[in-house]
Amino acid sequence: MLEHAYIQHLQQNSWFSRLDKPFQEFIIEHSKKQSVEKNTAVFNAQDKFDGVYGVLEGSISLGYIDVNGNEAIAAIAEPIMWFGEISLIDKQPRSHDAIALKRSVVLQIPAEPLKQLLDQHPYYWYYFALLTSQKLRYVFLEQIAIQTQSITQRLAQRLLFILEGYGNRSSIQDLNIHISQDQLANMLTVSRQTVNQELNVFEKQGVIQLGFKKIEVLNLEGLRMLASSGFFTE
Amino acid sequence: MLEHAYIQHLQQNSWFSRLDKPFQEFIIEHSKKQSVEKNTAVFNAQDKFDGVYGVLEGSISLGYIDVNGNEAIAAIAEPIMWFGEISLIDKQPRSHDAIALKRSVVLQIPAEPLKQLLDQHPYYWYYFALLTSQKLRYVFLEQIAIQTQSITQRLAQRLLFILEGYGNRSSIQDLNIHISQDQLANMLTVSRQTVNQELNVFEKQGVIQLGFKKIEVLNLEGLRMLASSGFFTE
DNA sequence: GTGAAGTTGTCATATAGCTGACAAATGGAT
DNA sequence: ATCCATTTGTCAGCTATATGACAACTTCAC
Repeated sequence: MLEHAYIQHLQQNSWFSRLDKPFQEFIIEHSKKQSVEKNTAVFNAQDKFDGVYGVLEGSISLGYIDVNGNEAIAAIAEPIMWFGEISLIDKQPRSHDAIALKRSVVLQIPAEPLKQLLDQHPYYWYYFALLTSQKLRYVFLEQIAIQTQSITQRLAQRLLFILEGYGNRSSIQDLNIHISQDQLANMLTVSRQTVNQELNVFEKQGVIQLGFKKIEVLNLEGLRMLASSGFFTE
Repeated sequence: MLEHAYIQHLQQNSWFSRLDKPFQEFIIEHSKKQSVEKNTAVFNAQDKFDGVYGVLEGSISLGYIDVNGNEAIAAIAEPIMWFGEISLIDKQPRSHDAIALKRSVVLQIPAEPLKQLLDQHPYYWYYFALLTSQKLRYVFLEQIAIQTQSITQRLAQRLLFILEGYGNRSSIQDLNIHISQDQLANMLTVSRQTVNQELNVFEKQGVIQLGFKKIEVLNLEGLRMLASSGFFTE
């Protein structure tokens, strides 16, 4: 059973809030809170399905570290985002690693009771279709952006995505992004140095304020301008 | 009502073949065959949902042409692949354009009867979750490949994906890929010239045979080697 | 059969972004 | 309070890839 503070937090999440009441109650009752230390895995690629996860605190990198130690980050999950549902749906092993970038708290909806629930309420599959389609939309946007947008635009767009929790938050609450420039570079498939250079331009334009593993957005409209046109003018 | 030849073809499709019999029959009975001329749209970004589509013949580009005329192709759908289900699920307008790259035949599962079917059989949402999760898996693979793989590897990998119909075909039937190098370049986010150069290396290695808007794979194992390691040795 | 449009092969040139390197700043651990 | 690991800022040099240009070839429409 989940603490009240977290339950309130969940209600803010656009996916959770849209669920049938009984499904919401199911999650609140059956899911297990789980602390994850920095750099430890919630699950690894090839693991078998053990549940769907939601991020309550911290951040979880969804990606893959290959044999050469190259790290590829497909996305970073932050409160409140859900991950790990693909293996529930297609019954295949995990497609990627989920590794905590810092001390985090995740919510596990365990596999067995969830499967039973879905047997009883087949309609609830709809919600998982919704979750995956939401992710697909973002991925499509990103694929298109890679092909047509400048790094400046993609960086600004990505900062906006992070603020919006990739469509998981009903609104932008916090203008601080806690992420290292290295992680950001990974997500955008560019080098850290390039990201650093771009971020410094943004800072000079007064759109953001850089800190240690932190980016504070000062001018949301300015950031939107950079994302859509690549230029900033007062 | 669909012709027998197409029905047989559909049975080969891994998604369709897994459907409940009644759902299969529903599709066979209610869906409309539709011819699409080259360069005309099945739907455009921002259109409202009018059905889920399957490709029977030809090829449909799923992508986006922005205001500057830059073309971004996220994927190319070929027989038998399904597309357009995202808007069914999240009830939002189309996220991208679907444009025929050549004269094509698509199957439309029209919006209204489909919605009714899903109301009657809510379990069928499972199948749409399956469809989107399958796509997400590929997209994850691709995102990771962009960050860690060389162009050689990504090109080889992409050719394999095309042969497999991105997981939509139960097996590889045809070793011919009908696509221009320009389209291929778009999908990989590299220039046409670069793709051309790489393809010519593949050809010299005897792995493929180049034709006009056509790539014939001569050595599937060789292609797999190139995809996994970037090198080819006898 | 001819012409036009599109595609491929191949240059030469430009450049965006990567790599490696290092000093300075930061924060966490002890 | 100090040390160490991590992160940031910045530079110089390199190289992979883009761009533009053009000739040769293929296909299709008329």
